[in-house]
Amino acid sequence: MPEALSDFGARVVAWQKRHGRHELPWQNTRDPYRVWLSEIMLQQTQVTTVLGYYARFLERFPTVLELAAAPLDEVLTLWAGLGYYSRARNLHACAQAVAALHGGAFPASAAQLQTLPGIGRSTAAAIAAFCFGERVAILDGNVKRVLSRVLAFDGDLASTREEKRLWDRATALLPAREVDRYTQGLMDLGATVCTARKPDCGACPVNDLCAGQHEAERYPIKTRKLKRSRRENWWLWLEHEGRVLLQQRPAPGVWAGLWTLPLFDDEASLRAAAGGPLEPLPRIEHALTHFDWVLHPVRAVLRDAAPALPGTWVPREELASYALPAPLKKLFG
DNA sequence: GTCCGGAAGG
DNA sequence: CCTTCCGGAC
Repeated sequence: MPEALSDFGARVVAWQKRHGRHELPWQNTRDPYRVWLSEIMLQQTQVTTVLGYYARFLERFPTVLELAAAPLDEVLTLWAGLGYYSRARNLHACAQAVAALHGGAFPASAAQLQTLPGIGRSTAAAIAAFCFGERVAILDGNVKRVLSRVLAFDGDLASTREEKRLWDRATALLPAREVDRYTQGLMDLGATVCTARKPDCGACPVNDLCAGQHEAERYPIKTRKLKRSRRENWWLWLEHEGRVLLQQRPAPGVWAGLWTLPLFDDEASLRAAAGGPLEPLPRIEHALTHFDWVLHPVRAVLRDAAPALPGTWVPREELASYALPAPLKKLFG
């Protein structure tokens, strides 16, 4: 590595000891179950959001064997509101794989961990470094940002080839020892100092050897911009004798496995299915990765017989035990 | 409104 | 190589 960077790992390690985070609930343990659970939750989700979910998961599923034995539906209920529900499906599948293949013990190398559902290269490396001290690099969003700035890495990370090059640089930067603390230090730097906007370069332990510090916000370079579309649907909120009609969403697709109101393409087909006096509710705007979803909830409290629609009539007081997507949780208040 | 973030499947 | 998956912070 370049002479200027020979000190990089030691600096990050020293900084982590004094200024890093040490009291997060998934730290101070080498239990792969706890580390794995936190890493999956922290994919695409911020620490403050994860804290409550993490505590509830551990309380309900203290071990991977208990998670493996639970029905998927219950896992989804506990996950509801976190988003990216394939993570929950993979979490459950991974727990069952660990229970079946390894007797409830996680495999102890990044290469083996990466074969499990929902565990990619970076997550495998994080678990292996934290739990087994393996000398292997992670490259999550925070670390991509830190390293691309330190290196002034000009490759476009939208390209597989350039991303591979950054992986190689990340591996070359690994210190000889204390890779667990180094890994935590990179994560902490990205979360608290080398932030996406307005990085605090003055507080950075490696600012003097950072090639990108004077144009930090130029990095990481990623050209691919997603094109967003717009969808519009009508949501039928039917109540009958204190029960609400819910339907389970098919997999794959948006909100796979979660429970929602019957969905219609237009108001006319909703009216045809409902058959009764309808109360239109304020529209809900929900942003997903690749489209903006406009939902029109329409409510009907039925006095006579309920229409024959597919789904499950759920007593209002039991709604909390169903896996509901965030906007529906909000709608039911 | 705009931005952010890993893995799987095609 | 591309697309698919959410919700919250700012």
